[in-house]
Amino acid sequence: MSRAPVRQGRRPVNAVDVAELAGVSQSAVSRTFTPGASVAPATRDKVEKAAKKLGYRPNALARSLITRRSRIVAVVMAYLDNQFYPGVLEALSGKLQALDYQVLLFTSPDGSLSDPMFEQVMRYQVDAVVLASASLSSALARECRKAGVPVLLFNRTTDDPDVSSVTGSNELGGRAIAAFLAAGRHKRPAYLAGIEISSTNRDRERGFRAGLAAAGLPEPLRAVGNYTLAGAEAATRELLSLRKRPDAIFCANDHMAIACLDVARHDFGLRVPDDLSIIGFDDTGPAQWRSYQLTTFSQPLHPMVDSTVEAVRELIDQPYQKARRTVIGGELVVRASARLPKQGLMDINGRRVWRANGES
Amino acid sequence: MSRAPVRQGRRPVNAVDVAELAGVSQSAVSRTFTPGASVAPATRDKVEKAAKKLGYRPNALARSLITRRSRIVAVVMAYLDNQFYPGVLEALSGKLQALDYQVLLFTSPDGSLSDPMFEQVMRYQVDAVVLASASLSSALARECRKAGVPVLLFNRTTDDPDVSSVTGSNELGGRAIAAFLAAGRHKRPAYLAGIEISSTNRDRERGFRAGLAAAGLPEPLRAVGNYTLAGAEAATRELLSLRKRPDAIFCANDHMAIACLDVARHDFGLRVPDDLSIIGFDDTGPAQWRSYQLTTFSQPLHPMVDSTVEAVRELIDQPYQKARRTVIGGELVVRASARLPKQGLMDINGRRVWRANGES
DNA sequence: CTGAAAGCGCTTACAG
DNA sequence: CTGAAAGCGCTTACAG
Repeated sequence: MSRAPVRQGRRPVNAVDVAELAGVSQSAVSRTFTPGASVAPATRDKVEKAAKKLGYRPNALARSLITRRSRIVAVVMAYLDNQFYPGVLEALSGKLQALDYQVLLFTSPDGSLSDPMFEQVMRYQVDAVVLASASLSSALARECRKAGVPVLLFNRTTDDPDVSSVTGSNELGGRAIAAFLAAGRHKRPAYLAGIEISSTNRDRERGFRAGLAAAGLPEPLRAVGNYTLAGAEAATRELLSLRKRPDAIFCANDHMAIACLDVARHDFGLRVPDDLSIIGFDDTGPAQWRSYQLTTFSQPLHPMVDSTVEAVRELIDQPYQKARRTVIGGELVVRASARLPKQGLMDINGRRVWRANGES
Repeated sequence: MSRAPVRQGRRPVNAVDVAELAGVSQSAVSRTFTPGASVAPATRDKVEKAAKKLGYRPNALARSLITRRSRIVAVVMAYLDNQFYPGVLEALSGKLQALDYQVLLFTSPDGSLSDPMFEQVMRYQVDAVVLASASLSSALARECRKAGVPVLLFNRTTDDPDVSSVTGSNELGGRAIAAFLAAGRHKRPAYLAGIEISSTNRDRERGFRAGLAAAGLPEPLRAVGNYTLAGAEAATRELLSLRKRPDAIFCANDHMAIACLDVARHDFGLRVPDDLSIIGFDDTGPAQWRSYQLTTFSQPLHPMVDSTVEAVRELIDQPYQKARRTVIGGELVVRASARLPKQGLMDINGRRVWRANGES
């Protein structure tokens, strides 16, 4: 005889209830709700009627237990005050939902997964993990792989050659910005760094320095903003208080560029771009706002998210395939925060962009 | 004899594997990972060693199946380009994680849950649903209740008296803004509406109109921005193109107020607040940026999120308790986008706020 | 196309 | 404190 239920409460209706009402087996109910399974139209009909009557919905957790597929993707994110990330999250979530995947969200103050958080990710049997935050220990990605869970890094890379990633053109973007500043006859460039150990910061700075050197410009002045508003404000004050202040600042992302621009204008009374050029990276929403009109190197949201979703699906299907680093192209979007060069400007798809001579 | 496994692939380690290695029963393994269960220290020790060695992690989905608790909360959100929501999401997710709940995120373009999305929410056996978006059919909340799933409305209410909600002081805020404008000797107020059928818009407008009437001011001019940037820009142009333009615009949220301010300044060449006062609602991050310095009625993030989490926990424990509508207080935060009244300004906790005479 | 049955990985009374 | 056993709600070979 069956014992008392483990926990009291109105028991939800299950497939057996539906089967009884429909006068078929529980297997038939299951097949009716499994896309592609073979059920006679008449059977399906009876089941659907009974299911509707009882308000039956298949239990996705029970299904996951046996299929070993939860259709849940963990997304780890931080810094949601940087508009780049909410945009990514909204697009990513929308696209995954359309493919019948659900997003389990993990946020952490500093963008790193604590051990208990990581344990939770694992316990929920997620089909894949998308790590979307600048700072994060590489150990984590390795742990996931060890547990057999596909990982994808979004907007960052790691040294581990076995971990796939999707990023923008960080190095190339940094280089383009240097060339753009040189073409605009700037003489004293500065670099406002993000989190120094992040791959985005490293690559953007590397490209920028290489580009400056190629153009015969001096090494950039430098201050660190750690990708935060407060950090960027302090770093800007630092740079603008130098005896010989820079005539251009490349900020490692738009989020900091906005703080930089506000400090330059309102605390130092500088005209942008007449007294100082400011360039960002990302092309987020606020970069386009009338008060900022930021010149910036874009990281195109939808191509990046599309690649991410595609990579996630491949990793789920073939967990041990070779890792792939996908780099999405961007453009130097020209608005009003930096002095214009004489050449290389063009209008493409309603946006003004800049390309070094010779590129098409 | 056991048959071939349903699906190939490296089988993850389960509690039986750990039990064998540790030389105990599977029950003992389960108890070791169940907080509060009774296990002898020596047994626990053996189990933990074996678990570590094998890389065992309890399967949360299997646990949910039997406990009927998934420890998953669905959060439905839209408009992540309005900075209010990412802030809410980050805080909510952080707080729920600290209580060992996970957030399953659902985003939809228009903030409403489509039928298939709703089906997914139900299939994942979430313990509760937080609906955080301005527009949303009330039918949804009813469906959830019918299915026995606790629902909480965040930043909106519905007519249904059985649905709990957490909101800011929308009506009171609208009233305070009207009083503030009157005290600042404005004569021609305007209201820039959000989504007209949303409860936030209805309540803010109602309070604003009541406050204007109480102060002897005329009915506001009016245009609809639908809580979007583009909508707010068009609505602002409409208002500022009137023969007798308003001398103050109350925008139903900060997101629109920023667009409004940019259009007023850059398209119409108006000085804010000398030529035109602009007031928002929410007190989001960008409202504080130097280029905007928005005067706005605050919806304090952490109190709202704390109440939400508390309400969710209560609803989970007592699903059929009486609904409660929690209203969180806010302040009229005074910055630089509206002309100042002579009286009622005070500095509290480093913020300048305004309160009508007589309030303390 | 259909049903009976095994099994996914757990929790939890129950009896010791 | 511990183990054997039932059962949570499904999917899916298998045999018909």
